[in-house]
Amino acid sequence: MNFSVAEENYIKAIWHLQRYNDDVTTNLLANQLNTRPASVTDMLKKLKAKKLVHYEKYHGFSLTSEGKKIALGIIRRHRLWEFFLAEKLKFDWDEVHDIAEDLEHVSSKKLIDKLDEYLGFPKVDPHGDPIPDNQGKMETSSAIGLDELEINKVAEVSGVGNQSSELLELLKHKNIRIGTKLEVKKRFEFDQSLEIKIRNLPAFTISEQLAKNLLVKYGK
Amino acid sequence: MNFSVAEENYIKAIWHLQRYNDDVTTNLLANQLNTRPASVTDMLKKLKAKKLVHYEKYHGFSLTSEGKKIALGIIRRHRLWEFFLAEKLKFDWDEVHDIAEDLEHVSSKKLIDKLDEYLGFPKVDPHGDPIPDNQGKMETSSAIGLDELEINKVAEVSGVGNQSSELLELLKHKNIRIGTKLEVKKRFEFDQSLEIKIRNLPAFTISEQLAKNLLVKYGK
DNA sequence: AATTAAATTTAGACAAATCTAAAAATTATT
DNA sequence: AATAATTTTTAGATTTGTCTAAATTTAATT
Repeated sequence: MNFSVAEENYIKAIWHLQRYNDDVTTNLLANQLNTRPASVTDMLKKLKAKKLVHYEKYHGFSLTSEGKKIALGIIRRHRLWEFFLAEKLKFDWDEVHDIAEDLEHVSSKKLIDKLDEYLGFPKVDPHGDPIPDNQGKMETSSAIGLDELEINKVAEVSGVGNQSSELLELLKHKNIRIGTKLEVKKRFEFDQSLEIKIRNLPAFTISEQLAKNLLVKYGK
Repeated sequence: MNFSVAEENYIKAIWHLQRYNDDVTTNLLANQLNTRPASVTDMLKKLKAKKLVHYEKYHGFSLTSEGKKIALGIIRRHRLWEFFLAEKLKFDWDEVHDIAEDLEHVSSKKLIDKLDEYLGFPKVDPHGDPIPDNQGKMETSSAIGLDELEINKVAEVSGVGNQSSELLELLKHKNIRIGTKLEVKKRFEFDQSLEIKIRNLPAFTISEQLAKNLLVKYGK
């Protein structure tokens, strides 16, 4: 089976929303895709007909296992291209997402498997998100939000909560990237802001919101 | 300005047809694109409105200079991706065309310029066709058809007349590729077939049709 | 030059993906 | 539980790109 760009964008968006929301709603999806709820309803009917989503009108929807498989294929293509763009073409990590958004819809399986091999079967993309292998399997991350990190324990940034240009711009400005080692020195109860320290640089403060969007792993 | 995949395919097809045909006709273009003449007429109106083609109904059409510029951008993307696929991902030269056909529609200029740089600013694609630079300029080939080559002069294969899988399959079978050095030993007047010789391999015969689709350059 | 043949264009329809506005169903609130 | 507010769906249009069948124009032939 082959899918249109529009269908793939819906499948991918549902997959992403399912990860952080108990139930994905029509409005939420419309908002995510910058479209209208009516358009979402229309597309849900098409995706249901193709057995990619479970859908009962007025009662929500979710990806079928087939839908998830398709989603993982799209995610795989997206993240491999992101890796390629950053690693080989030397794009900054805040530039790769938008371009990969287009490249991900080129769906030759042979192309993607050869690209994967060429890149050395990378496990994570430039934002620290895991890349599914050609069977659709991927590393389950042991990362936690920086807001949950214990005081004075060194951890390594392994991912970001989302790849909005706003977040990436902020991280670039603060010189934080994947692999950066840091520790939390103090938590301010007033606004849950954190004082953090990176190696021998002076300590500085980050907001609760930023902390929640920084994924870290202990030690190693 | 941004163009749809359909528009880009029309522009590219017109550009290609213009190279070998004095005037490109509606039927010819329809045939090339596997579509109906009526669809061609419809699209010509749109392309005219965007000033990409000169078009007067019933009196033919051709690309404007703006149209040619767009075409060269598409050709550039196509050929750079072909080079990437063959050189980096180790695709056979008869596999790269179809995949590049999809990749060429991803139109980030920065992506293409960085890809170009990464590849070392290649001058020709795996079929020997010249790659336009980021100004739209490209090598004009001094290649001639093998059917025009003098007897007993060594020449090097520099390109093919088209990239149909049929032609490429035949060349693969005969072990002829870009860079192959060969000479014509004899021309048979009966059917214009040629006896050719590649280095120390035994001589063999090729049809006139094949000879015309093999582009060669002298010596070097 | 008149007729026939071929090429091209128009008219009208269709599928995909979207939209707005209105209707229906669900959920929340008094 | 009835009403209000919110969410979701339907109905009907719109745009893009395509199609078939008929009409028109140009080119070829007698």
